[in-house]
Amino acid sequence: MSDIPEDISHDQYAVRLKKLADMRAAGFDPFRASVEQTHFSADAMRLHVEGQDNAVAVKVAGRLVVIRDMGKSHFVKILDQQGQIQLYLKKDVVGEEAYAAFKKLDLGDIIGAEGTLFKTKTGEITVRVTGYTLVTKALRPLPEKWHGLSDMEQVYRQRYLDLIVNPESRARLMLRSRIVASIRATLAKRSFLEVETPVLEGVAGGAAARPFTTHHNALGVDFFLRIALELRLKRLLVGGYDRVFEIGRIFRNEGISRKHNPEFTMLEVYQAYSDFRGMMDLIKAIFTDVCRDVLGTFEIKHAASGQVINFAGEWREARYFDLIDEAVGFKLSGFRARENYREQALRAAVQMEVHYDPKWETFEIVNEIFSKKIEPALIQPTFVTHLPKELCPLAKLNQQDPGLIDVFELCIGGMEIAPAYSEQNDPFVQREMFEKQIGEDKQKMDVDFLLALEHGMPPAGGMGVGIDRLCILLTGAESIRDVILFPSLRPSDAKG
RNA sequence: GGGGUGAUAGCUCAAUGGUAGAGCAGUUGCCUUUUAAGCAAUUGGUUCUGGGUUCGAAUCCCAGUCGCCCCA
Repeated sequence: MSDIPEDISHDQYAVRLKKLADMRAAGFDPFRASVEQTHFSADAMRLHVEGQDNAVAVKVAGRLVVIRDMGKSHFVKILDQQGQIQLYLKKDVVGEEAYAAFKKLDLGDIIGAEGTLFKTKTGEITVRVTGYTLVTKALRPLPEKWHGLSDMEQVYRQRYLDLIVNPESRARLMLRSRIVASIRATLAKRSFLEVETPVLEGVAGGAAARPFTTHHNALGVDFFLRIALELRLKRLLVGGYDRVFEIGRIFRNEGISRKHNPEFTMLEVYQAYSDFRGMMDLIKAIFTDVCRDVLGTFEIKHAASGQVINFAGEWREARYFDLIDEAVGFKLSGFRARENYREQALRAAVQMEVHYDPKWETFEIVNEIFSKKIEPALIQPTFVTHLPKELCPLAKLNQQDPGLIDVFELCIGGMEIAPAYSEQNDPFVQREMFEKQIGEDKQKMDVDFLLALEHGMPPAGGMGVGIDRLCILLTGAESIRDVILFPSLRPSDAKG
């Protein structure tokens, strides 16, 4: 440590390195193997009995985030998984030597402390410390205590700092964990099996999206990262797993925006002998459980519209083309089977001021009207049903109108949250739909999936829930990056 | 991919083209129930990178890097 210059007071890193060196020279280990922790902060504070100070002893551990030096006593706060707890150190309680050593600690250091619970004059439950241990020395200073960390780039790249100093980030990302746990519990209650299927696939099917490509050296072949879970899970329906789900990462090689991350988490659920109506019950149950057990409320404030979204009560159900007709102001759906459908659809698009590419198919133009003008206005939970069959080649065709499919899109807060289908299980129709979708590119045909269907897949309801978007909705986040611990960023040189 | 916008001390932010500042953090001292604790003193700058204009650039221009927003 001889390379540290004499005047180091200006460099916080050097000051801490010096303290570290001094500690080691004195025989203290600044990176301990462990320390005893009997309680988390909030659990500990709950043990205090009003009027009975210093009756309960606890051992807590966490990172120093506040230090208030009062001369011969200190008030400090440590942060653990449950939050902060205040510690009070008195010179005449911990002893001269320990007190002097404590004065040398820095914000960010991790300590273990033991003592008894009491309530201060100002009413804060606090640990009166009888002994403490430095567990881990922090060599870098924490961001500012009041404003926290606001540089978005640093928030995402150094999420650990964001979690330490921005309580709302801590809370929001923890809420995500609890939401996912709640969903798992709801599905387990209903006898769904959780499974894991491959991320690396020879054919990336189940959705229309550009996949990432990677390479397997030993096999000497390229693989795709999956873009959906669907085709694997349906093979399990064939295999007799009647109720399965997977919560898994999928990858789409497309743009990055407030609503898109290249890798994101999808829940897909399949229930044999059910259909898309069964999935309505299931998604409502998922929301009901999350609202009751995690959020503690059935009402969520939707920031963008100012509306209060209500998850209790009946959820609206509306047919896709009814919404279209209503929005465009004439019966566009009446032209669906006619020669001049495209002409009328174009007229509607122009009238609605929806931009489209002339190369698009008619259903794409109509759907653009839906996603740009109708979906954003669907704030309260709405099941949009009876979509045109071209929008999803994996759904069962409607019996009355084979141009439509037995599906719903659940829209909430102007976002598409969960599509669900009565799943297509006719191998002939399925092959035909695949062929129409992929055109000439036979490579993209998952022939093994079609083989599985020929062995017989039970009728089933299936549903996909974008977990990230669900969390945006339920946590009131502004961006998908705020509900993903480490969102995708362009690589940059590591800082400092 | 196109347009807009930003990058200044560890962090949060100021700064008419003319000596780069504050708060927090740090350092030193005082204070044994504080609450963004307080008081006193004090350290700390490749103004994102590279060019250019200018007597003089954090500031104006060009290019690049990274972030954010909008659009495709």
